Amino acid sequence: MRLVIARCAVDYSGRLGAHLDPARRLVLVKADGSVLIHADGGSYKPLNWMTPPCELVELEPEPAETEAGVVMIWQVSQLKTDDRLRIQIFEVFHDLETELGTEPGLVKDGVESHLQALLAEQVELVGPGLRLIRREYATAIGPIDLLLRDPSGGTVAVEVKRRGEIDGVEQLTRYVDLLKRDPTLAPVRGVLAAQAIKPQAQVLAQDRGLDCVILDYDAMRGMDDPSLRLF
Amino acid sequence: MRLVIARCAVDYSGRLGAHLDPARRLVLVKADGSVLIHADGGSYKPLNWMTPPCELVELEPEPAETEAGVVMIWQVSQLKTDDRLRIQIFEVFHDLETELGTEPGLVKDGVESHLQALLAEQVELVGPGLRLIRREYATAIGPIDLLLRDPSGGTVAVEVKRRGEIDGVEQLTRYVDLLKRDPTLAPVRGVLAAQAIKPQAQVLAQDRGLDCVILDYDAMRGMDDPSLRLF
DNA sequence: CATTGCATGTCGTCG
DNA sequence: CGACGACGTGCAATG
Repeated sequence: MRLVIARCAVDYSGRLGAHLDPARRLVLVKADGSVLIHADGGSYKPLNWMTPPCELVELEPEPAETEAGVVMIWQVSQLKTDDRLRIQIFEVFHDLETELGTEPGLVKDGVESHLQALLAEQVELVGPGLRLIRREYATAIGPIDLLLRDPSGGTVAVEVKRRGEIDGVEQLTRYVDLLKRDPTLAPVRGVLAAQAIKPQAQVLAQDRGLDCVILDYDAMRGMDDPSLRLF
Repeated sequence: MRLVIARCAVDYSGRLGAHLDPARRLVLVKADGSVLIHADGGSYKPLNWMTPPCELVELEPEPAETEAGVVMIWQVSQLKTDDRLRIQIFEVFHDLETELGTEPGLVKDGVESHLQALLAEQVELVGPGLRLIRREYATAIGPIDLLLRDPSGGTVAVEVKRRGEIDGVEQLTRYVDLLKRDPTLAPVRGVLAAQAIKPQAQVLAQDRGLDCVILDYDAMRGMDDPSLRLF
């Protein structure tokens, strides 16, 4: 990893064009040749960047650029697309190269897949008497999170989301419309299960004849592991 | 901006939990107190981070942590949510602080709004004889990019996207369904216009009775500015 | 302030 | 390798 603090100007061309006027910034070059241009603000997204796989070459400035004070040109090219980043460097204030070694990687907990796994073990939260047919039930238009058997003989398709929004209702609608055509499954009900569901999504779901279920992640986790129960 | 290369471990807690085992990484602290943890890989997204507004405080390591080799704790807290980042620092290899000054900002060109503006001037690309009624035609469920008058008396609703995907078809479907209820506009056709349209989106659009138009941004820009024409 | 729709989104997973 | 959905999505424009 190479960290350069420099006064620089940047031009990006690819899916769009973007330009940065000269200013003092951090130019971060990773071991794989990818580049990030960061300013002292914004959030974690750089002003400009190039994702790997890419190649960094140092070019000679054009005479007009030298005239304007450019001492170095870094050109970063994507190897798969024709995206290109051209960095004009006017002055280097710091230049630090260092080895980082292997990254053990990020360990996450609490995402949707966990929520889905918990609900698969606690399908009674969706409704009484339901039994799990399959998780990730495959269809032509994508997998349905949970497919349940209703005691009265019908089927329940469950879409699990951390947050229920309009997209989730659309997704569930497509699934239910498809399943309804299968006589071995009909009648089919659709249920949107989420930790929170936005009012618009609730209204749209109701309009489409879909049910909503609010999930309590902590309670579900507590049920899952009796050693963590408080009572 | 402060750049620290250190062997560190990180724990994030907020919407989810995430953990990084000890390894050598870049810890970037911006002037506003926001923090980015970068490894030598991935793309521009840090392994962990905290977005502003946030506050960084240095804590004393617990005795057990000191025992394990921790020399310093940085705790970064979000001021609005209860998100928290706890960085255990085992060894500092570099520590560089520098002033960057004001950022003139990124200038972009070529996004969807530009595509929409160009198409508004070249509605014949959607179909022969069409005339523009309005850009950003307001409806109760959101603005329609372009509303066109068909010479035969009907209306054409155009959804402009850089890339046409399933979401765009859903959006256009909602708009067309709504417009069809307006007797002054009926009959209504829907058109998805994009630089590229994914096969699934094409299929879904066809199934919904919507048309697709592929846009050539460079050609449209060329038409827009005669000085740039090659012939 | 909440909502909506875009993004050079990025990132995993699965066919 | 392409397609699809999730993301600590972030972010700006808008009502």
